[in-house]
Amino acid sequence: MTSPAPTRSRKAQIDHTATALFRAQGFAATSMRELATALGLEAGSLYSHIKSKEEILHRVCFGLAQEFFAGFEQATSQAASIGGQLRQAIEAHVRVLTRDVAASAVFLHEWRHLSEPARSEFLALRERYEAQFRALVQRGLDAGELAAPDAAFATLTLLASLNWLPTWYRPDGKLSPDDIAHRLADQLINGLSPMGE
Amino acid sequence: MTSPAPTRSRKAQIDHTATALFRAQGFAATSMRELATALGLEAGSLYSHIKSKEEILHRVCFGLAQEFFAGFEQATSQAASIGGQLRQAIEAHVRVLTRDVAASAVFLHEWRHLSEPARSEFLALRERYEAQFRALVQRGLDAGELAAPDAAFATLTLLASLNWLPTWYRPDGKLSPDDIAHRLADQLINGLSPMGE
DNA sequence: CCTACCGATCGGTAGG
DNA sequence: CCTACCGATCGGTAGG
Repeated sequence: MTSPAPTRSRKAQIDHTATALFRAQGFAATSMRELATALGLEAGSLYSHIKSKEEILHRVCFGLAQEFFAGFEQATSQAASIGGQLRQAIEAHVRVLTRDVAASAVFLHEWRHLSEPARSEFLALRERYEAQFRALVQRGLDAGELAAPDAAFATLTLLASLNWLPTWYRPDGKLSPDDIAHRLADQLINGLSPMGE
Repeated sequence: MTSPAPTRSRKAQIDHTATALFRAQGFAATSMRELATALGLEAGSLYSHIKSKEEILHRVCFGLAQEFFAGFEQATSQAASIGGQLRQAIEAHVRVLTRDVAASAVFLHEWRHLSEPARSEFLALRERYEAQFRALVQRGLDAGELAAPDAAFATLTLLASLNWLPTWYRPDGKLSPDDIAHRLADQLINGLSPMGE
């Protein structure tokens, strides 16, 4: 009567603890011994649950990529104005970011420690995601619902504001993820100018 | 007849090459042997010019901090409307970022590999810089020249958009640093809404 | 999941 | 600026 469940949960535990360490210290500066100690076991024991250090990073990065795609998909599938869809997409992005800030930070900053071909695959995914956002902004410009000299530039700036969130967001702060999502969408769409709306 | 000049230039060369490597691979994942090879010498030889690996990181991080402060100082010392000062400060920030993108990326992402007390000192400097920006935004809100529910939140978002720049900026792109600075300032202040101006 | 260990590589130093 | 080397630590494995 072997039970596979504890193994799976141990693996999830490893991923979770590793993600926190990768975020705080970076992938390269986090040792497997450190990770093992944080989990209360010896370094060698990790390898009955995982194949390598990079495997953890791979799972975190590609798992989050999937979440971002799912969020965007859902946000833009509902019939709405382009502006409304953009707003939904921004809020979906923020929800994924705030659901697990540590994983998000790793997704955003540690992916370059993936070795090939995973690294290129990851970059292709990220580019595809940005392209979806860009296309949405472009449709907004074409429809006259948005104004900007350049969809690519506008999209980059927009995603930049969102992606800085894991740097300062604290789950116990006074703003809920939805508050943050709404404010970000407001500020990005209306700007800081009092004429903005 | 010893000449001290080559030594100083060698040190600058080391800093420059190290900065590029730190940016591309991260501080922890960059070895001194790699750095030495990139400079055409042996690992041990580096230590006649520098004291440690961290010393390089320290110089880059604190050097850039100084540039940001100088830029802000200059931008806000000229008499102008609050909105004008904010615009100048944004443009100054972008100019520092684009002057050396590699150093900027290291400043933004690798500072956490500083050991104490340098790490805390660095964070204090960064906080002080953000506080200056925040105060400027707050004055804009008070004067009715800007509109936002919260100066802190608005400032964070604003700096986020700017600080993502080293991720995508290429010096050989079609937009000059000043073009980028102007567009960023426009988009951040006026938003993406067609009513924005 | 542990003990014991592997080869490789790390930042840095001594002595020239 | 090089050669030769230090002690420490790395990711990972074998065998139980």
